[in-house]
Formats: sequence, C-alpha cells, structure tokens
Amino acid sequence: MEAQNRNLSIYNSLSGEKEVFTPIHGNFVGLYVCGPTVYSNVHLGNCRTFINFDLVYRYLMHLGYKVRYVRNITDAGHLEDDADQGEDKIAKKAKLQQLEPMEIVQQYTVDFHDTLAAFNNLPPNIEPTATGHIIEQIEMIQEIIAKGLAYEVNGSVYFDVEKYNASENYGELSGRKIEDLISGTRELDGQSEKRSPLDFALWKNAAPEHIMKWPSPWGIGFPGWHLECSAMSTKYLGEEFDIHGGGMDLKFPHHECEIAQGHAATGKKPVKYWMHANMLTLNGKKMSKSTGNNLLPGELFSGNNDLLEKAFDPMVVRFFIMQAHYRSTLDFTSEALTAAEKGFKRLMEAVQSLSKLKTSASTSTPITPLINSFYEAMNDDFNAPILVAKLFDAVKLINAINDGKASITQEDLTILSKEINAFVFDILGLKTINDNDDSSLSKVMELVIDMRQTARENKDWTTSDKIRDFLAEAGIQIKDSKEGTNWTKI
RNA sequence: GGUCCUGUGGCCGAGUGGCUAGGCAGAGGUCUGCAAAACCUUGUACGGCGGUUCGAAUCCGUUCGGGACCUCCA
Repeated sequence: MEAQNRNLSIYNSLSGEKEVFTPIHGNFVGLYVCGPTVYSNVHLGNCRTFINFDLVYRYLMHLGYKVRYVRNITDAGHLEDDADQGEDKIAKKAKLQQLEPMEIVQQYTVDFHDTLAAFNNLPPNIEPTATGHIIEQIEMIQEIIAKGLAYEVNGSVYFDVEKYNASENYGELSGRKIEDLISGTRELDGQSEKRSPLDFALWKNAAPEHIMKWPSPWGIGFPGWHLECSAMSTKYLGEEFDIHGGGMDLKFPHHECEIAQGHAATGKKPVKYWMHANMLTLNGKKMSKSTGNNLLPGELFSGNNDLLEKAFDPMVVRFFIMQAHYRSTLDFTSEALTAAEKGFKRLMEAVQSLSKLKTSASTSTPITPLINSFYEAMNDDFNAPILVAKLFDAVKLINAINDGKASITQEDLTILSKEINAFVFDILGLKTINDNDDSSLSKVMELVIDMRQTARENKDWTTSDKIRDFLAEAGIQIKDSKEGTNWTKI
C-alpha cells in the first residue's frame, strides 16, 4: 500500500485522544485482544467486539503491516464473586452437568470458533489458553513478588495496589482515583486476607473441592482474574506492544490491572495504544451473559427468537455492525437488521455488477477522490460507517455507469474495482450470500421461469401470474428485468 | 453515592462552529401486460432552558432522559 494512505489515527483510551499510529517496531504490529471466557455460548454482544477487532486486524494488514494478532481463550475460569470462596465458573458448571471442566471448555471453544467463522472473522495468529500458560503466570507472579509489589497470604498472592500507586498511577486507564475507589468499596466476605480491598488476586489458594487447580510455590491453587492476559501478551508480543483491545466493560478493573501487573513485573508500560469497543445493546441495555439480556448467534441465523421477525444471514449482521462505529453503542432491533439487510444486498449487487460494466474512452467522474475517501474514513480511527457511506456513493456511480448516465475508462474501472473489492471483502470482511446454491432447486427454477416466460410471450397472464404468486407463497421472489428473470429466496 | 459516556428526522446511525453523511422506511418517477424487483429524485433532524459567537445541533453552563463502569462480563 502506498505510504500516503498509511496515516492511520487510533483513539487511544489511555490518552482519551486520537493519536497517529506509529508501531514500536517498524513494520511489525503486535495486537492483543481479550478473548472469551468459554463457559457458555458466545452471544452477539461478544461477537460485535471480535468483529470490530477483526476489522482492525484486516485494515492493518491491508496497510501492509505485518501483524501478529493474539487473542486468548480464558479456560481457567474467573471467580464467580468474592463471596463464594473462589469457586470458578467453569468448575461450577462442570459440577452441575457432571462433566470434566475441559469438556466444557472444549464445547464452548468449538462454538466460539464456529460462530466467528460464520461471521467471516479471520482467526488470530496465536490463540493461547490460560490453562496452557500456568507456568508463565507463576513466573510473572514471582517477578512481581520480587519487586515487592505482591504479597502472599494463606497460599494466595495479592497485588499490592496501594504500594504500586505510591510510585505509579493505578487508574491511569480508567480515570479512577484510588481514594475514590477505596471509599466506594463495599466490605465483602472473604476479603479479610487482603491488605486493602483494592488488591486483586494473582494466585488463589484452591479449596479441596475445587476442580481446576495447579501446584505452585504457594501451594495448590489457580491463577487470578487478570494475570493470564499479561502473561500471554508478554510471552507472544513482548513486554511492550502496540495495540491492546477488548470490550469497554473490561477497561476497569481488568485492563487497569493488566497495566499495573505488567508494569510491576517488567518495569515497562505494556501497551502503547489501548482500544475499547463499545457494547451492543438489546432493549437499550448491554447484552450480558449474567443478566440473560442477550441473543445467541444461532438464534439469529435460524430466526428462532421472539425478538426476531425472521432469520438473518451472518453477513447481514456483520454489515449491520459495520454501519456503527466501534466506539459507539449499537442498539439491536429486528427492524434495524432488516434495514441493514436491504442495504447490504444493494451494496453487494452493485459490487457484483462491477465486472460487467461497459467501459468508455473517458471517465465522467474522477475516481481518485472517491477511493481516497475510503482511506480517509478508515484512517480516522477505523470509521467503518463512513466507509460504508462512501461505498454507497460508489454504488450510485456504478449504477449510473450501468445506466449509461456516467462513463468510465477501462483503466479507471480496473483501479476502482480493485479498491472496492479490497474494502468490501478484504477489509470489511463481507461475503456474498449464496441463495441459489441448491443446484437441484436452481434446475427446477430454470424450468419454472422458462415456462412462465413462454406463458408471458403468449400473453397468458393467468398462468404467468399463477406461477409468480405460487412461488411467492413458497418464499421465492421472481425478479424480472431487461436482462431476463432472476429469483431469490425471501 | 463516585467516575465516565450519551440524547440526531418514522427506525438504525455518522459528522461538524457557517458547506448533502449514509442505509432502511415514506413520497414521486422510470421500467413493466399488471405487479414485484431494479434504478432515479426527494426529507433541512440534531432532548429542554440559558450563555459565548457575526453565526451552534456542533463550545460553555444548567436541567431532564438513557447507558456503562465501580462485582464476573466483549
């Protein structure tokens, strides 16, 4: 990609401002995104975040960066809450269902991969698991203890937030002040071990009935909530890397703790650019596993949910997500998705007609400003909705050329076609929907359309309309045009 | 209670101190045997009240509403 297109700005949550993106190591970019906790099916809200970062990954690659994209799988479970004495979620579910913990992990990891593949997300380069990096996590804890910023109590190790804050700034990412945090803390059971309620566990002593546990210098236990991301990002991307992403709800305490841990262990600030994707809302509230206010991708693809008027293709959902900026909340409604579906189809039909356009000796509308506008949109903090708007400008142009109301040279068409295809398929990650992939149905439809055509030529409107109406009842829409008759499933 | 975000036309959703966002729906048109589809045209909206300014929906104050985080959560 040409250098002039490479002036990407990213909104850095750490500074609260858009900053020009400059990788730490020349052409290489390290990208870490917090992955899912695999104790239940991913819901659509989770997917939004991963789709947004898929866009980031894709655009960075389009700009010619060599990206290493790391996204973890949290399979060690997180604490249910402070009151349940450290039982982790995966272990709890395992007991309920009489399954091995890793069986649960496997089931939902597969679901996660299948779902993201349906959304046409590219897999990350490395997808490390928390359980596979216990040793790295123990080593990091030892580093932090050696620096005097963590302490052991009864086989558990806690990070000393106040001590860290004496020389560093705990709260720099989330904008919190430690005094406010202390005053706002509620006194909960099971926190008596901690020197301060703000301290968080790096290692947790495991009760005998706890299923997932590992030996450590402090006894049998399991790693703390936030440590895995620090250990794995350090291992695969280094002590300092470029971009760390995740959902807005992870900003505090998860990412704040990551900064503190990483900084404590290595003496360096781990992340140059923090990116936070906003929530997908349903009924005006964030989707959430714990409150049940969510929608599963499978329900969306099948239409099997009362909130949905019909089923939606994963690509329609992806397009819907691309029509909102990643830092804004996006409200999910069946109506909004239906609107997105129509727009998506219009865009894709225009893109497909690119290859059939007739070229002329001259170009009526210069294409360079249009193409530049694609880059300007994405360079401005990955503004996909602006990009989509500009692509619809291109749709208008394509249709005008198709109608003979505008013209384009072969040379310009080649360039335009290449760029539009790159932005639509490679960057936005959209795919065409194959309605007509059932070959036997296609054959039958060929015959039916041919019979209807014959009837129409004989002005036998009764027969032709009967065919049309019957097909409509069967969910197949007939589309007549000058070039002939097409059909589509409704 | 603390910290922060947000309120845009029927719906979703960008953006900006003065210059059309875009999509969908609606309206009109072209096409068509009639329709549908497709395509073209079309909408001066920015929560209320003050203030700053030549000019604000965009900045400031205030007020009302919505939301996020402060406990696991993308």
